[in-house]
This record gives sequence, structure tokens and C-alpha cells, in this order.
Amino acid sequence: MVSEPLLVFPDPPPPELVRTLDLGGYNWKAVSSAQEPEGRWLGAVVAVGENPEDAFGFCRALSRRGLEIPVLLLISGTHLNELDMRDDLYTDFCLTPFHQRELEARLAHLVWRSGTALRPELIEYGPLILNVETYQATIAGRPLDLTYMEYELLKFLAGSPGKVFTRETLLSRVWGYDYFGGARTVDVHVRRLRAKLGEEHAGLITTVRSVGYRFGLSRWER
Amino acid sequence: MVSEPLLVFPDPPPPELVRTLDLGGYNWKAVSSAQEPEGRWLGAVVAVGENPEDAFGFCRALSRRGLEIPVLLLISGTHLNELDMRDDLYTDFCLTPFHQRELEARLAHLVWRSGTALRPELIEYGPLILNVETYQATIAGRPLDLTYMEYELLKFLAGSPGKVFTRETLLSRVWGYDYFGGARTVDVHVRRLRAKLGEEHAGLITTVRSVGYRFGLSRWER
DNA sequence: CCGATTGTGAAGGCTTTGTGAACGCTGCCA
DNA sequence: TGGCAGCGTTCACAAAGCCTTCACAATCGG
Repeated sequence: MVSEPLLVFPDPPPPELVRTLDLGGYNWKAVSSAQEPEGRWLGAVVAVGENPEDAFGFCRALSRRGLEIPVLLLISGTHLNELDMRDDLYTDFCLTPFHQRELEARLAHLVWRSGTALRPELIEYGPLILNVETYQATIAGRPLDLTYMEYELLKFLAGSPGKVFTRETLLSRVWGYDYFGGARTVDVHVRRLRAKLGEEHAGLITTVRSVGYRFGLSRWER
Repeated sequence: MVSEPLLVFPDPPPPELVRTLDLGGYNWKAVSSAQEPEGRWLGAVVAVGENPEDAFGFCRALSRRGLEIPVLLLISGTHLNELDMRDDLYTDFCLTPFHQRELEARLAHLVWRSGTALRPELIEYGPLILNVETYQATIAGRPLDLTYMEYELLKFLAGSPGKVFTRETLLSRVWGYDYFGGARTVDVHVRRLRAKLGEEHAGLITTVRSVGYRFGLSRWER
């Protein structure tokens, strides 16, 4: 199944959950804190263990980070009363021990929800995420503080990964058809973009000597 | 409990369902077809019997009538596979025979959904609360004394947290499509909003240079 | 090794936004 | 009817941000 992954808590998850996820062909990733996850997720499966507050803390952290993804709780009957007044932290729950078919059905419904909920307009490439609506960018989870032209340039480049653009093309497409100015302006903006991307990801924008610039890997390198 | 009633299908409902509903103090009404229900409902509880199509037909009829209320299915394990491809017909389900506490939890969650989803008369974001019906606003509990335009602008911005709006968009959406006036008017209203929000919360409205203004999410971007 | 091309640092100057104040309009009340 | 208070709008000026440019260093290709 080729799709966005499910977020699973804790790490490692209960073995019977792993079994159901794998049998269902889900792409999933277990984490032990809400710090790490960035990018897009189909949903989250959170197992409530001996200490329920661990799980609820994780859910709270998720929502605080603005990741509006559906959450399926796995919870035992003895902890059921913990759900009181915590409606905002979960979307659905499944009693443990669970019947595999029930969990499968709940997972399918969760994923269906995730698919119907409207999602923001994103441009993604590797560790880079551009949210066109909010004018925000993140690289490997770290927020990027970009100026207007930097954002527009990066958006244009990342919109056609692997394609090489001449400085003239960039000037006319990003700066405007009627723009009149030196081509070296592009160089300077590329430099500042690379600097803000950080040493590790500066290579996302490559120079094609005597031609121009390219974002991402060319056809040959992948 | 004084509230809108729950819709229950079929009539008469399974006795164990009746028991849970009554013990939970719910106001409910059983019906045998989707023709009758009029008015507002907290949600619907639909028991899937020997003939699953009866129940699903009822759900379909509900959605066809435009009653956008959450639906809780009671379904046995043997009928679980009937849920396939019918995600749009239900909100949640509970396996039968059920533990009373599980059904209570699911009912509570269903009602909570109904209370938040169907009532956009309250706009909440962090410390800000806008009561659209009474035209009142509070920030961190403190009442805000906003003028009409200030309130409308804040309501519009807070209605789409994170999204960036240009001054032109704001003028046409908040002031009116036929409005003709300087874009700097927006700036001044934003300034007064920030002042009234107080120094601590002024950052709720972010300036996106060369683009416009954004409400919320300022915490995540830096 | 040489010329062309690109990276780098810094400075100037223009654009955009914040700020204080004034103007005109409307509704209210004496 | 006249004054007043509240509000939306506009303007001028100040402040901040950042785009552009240039000179020079580094690098690449032949």
C-alpha cells in the first residue's frame, strides 16, 4: 500500500497492534514523543498503557503542534473512565484486547476520515514542506523564516523538481514578466536560500554551470 | 438531562440499548423510518439487526434528508464486514453485545461531536473566544470591547487560522465586495485589534510582509 | 594556466508597514 | 437644533525590512 504513514505510539507498540497493522498493509512509524513527527500522516494510533497520562500527553502535544490528524486510542476497559472530558484528544477508540477485525474496521474508517477532511495545499519534496496557504515553510521539521522573494523563488523551483531554470526564466516567472534588473539578483537569493536551508540541505538547490539552477535531484541521480 | 433528543432505530430498540440510554439519562425517541424525524437531534443510534440493509437504508435516508447528525451503529461481529465501503453512512460503531461502559463512552463522544461540529457560533483559538451570536469576545478570560469592524475582521481572520489574507481579500470579504477604499484601512484596524488584544496576545495577528496578515500559528513558525 | 562563471560580503536605497493625529460621518441627547 | 461622543477612514511621517547592486574572491572547464 503506497500512502502516507500512520503515526503509532508508543515505541515499541504492542505486538498485537503491529501484527494488525502489518497484515493490513499499512505504512506506519512508531514514535515515543510528539516532537519528531513532521509532514503528513494518515492518522495516529495511540495505545494507552499502564500510565494513561503518557498517551494523553502525546495526544495533547499532537494537537498543540497543529497536526490535525485523526487519533485512534487503544484502551482497556479498566481505563475507560479516563476518556471523560477528554473528547477533544481522540477521534475514536478501541477496547483492548481487541478483535482484529474490529481494529481493522476502525482503522479503515479512520483513514477514510483523513481522506475526506480537507487538507492544506502543500508542496513537498524530501524534507521540505511549503504550505502555500499559510506562507510557511519547514525543512526537516524546522521552520524556515523566508522573505517574500525567497519564498516565491523556492516555491517556483520546488514546484518542478529536477528541472533546470535559467536566470532569465526565473526572473520573468518569479519576479515578473516585466521585471528589469540584473540576473545576479537570482544568485544572491539562491545563496540566502541555501544558507537558510542549512548546510545539510543546501544541496537541494544545485548550480548548473553556464545554465542556471535546479531544485532537487536530476533525473539521472535517482 | 435537558437537551435535544437522540434518534433511535429501530422501534422498538433492543432492550439493552434502552437500558443504557435510560441509565445515562438521555432524552431519546425511537423511530422505524427516516420519514418522521423533524427538528434537531443530538445524534442517532442505529442497531443493525438480522437484516443489515434495513439499518443502512435508514442511515442513507437520514443523510439524504440533509440531517447532518452523527450516527452510532450497533453491530455484531458477524456483520462487521458490512461496514466495508459504507464509511459515509456512520460516524462510529459499537460491537454487540456491548459493555455498557463502552456504549456510554461512545455515546458521550458522539454527543460531544454534535456539540462542537454543529456549532460554529463559537470561534475558539488559544486564549481567544468569539461568541458570534452575542457579539462578545474574550481574550484569556478578559472581555474585549471591539467595534463592529474590528469584530468582523477578527472573526474572519480567526475563522481560518494560519491562512494568510491579502489586504484586498480582507477588504472584499470583510468590508464587502463593492467596497472602494484604501488598503491601509486594514492596517489601522489591525493595529487597533493588536492594541486591544494586549501586548501579550498582539502576536496572534502576524504580518506577512508583501502579502498581508495571518491569524494564529505565530508560535509554530519561529 | 587562463577566462568565464559563480559564490560572498557589505552597503545603498527603495518598498512596505507601524504610528499618531485629524477629518467627516452618524446617532444620541439635552 | 446644536453639541458631543464613537467610529471608520485617510494622511503624513517614521521605522523597519529587504531587494538590488557592486566589487572581489573562489571555482570550474578547457
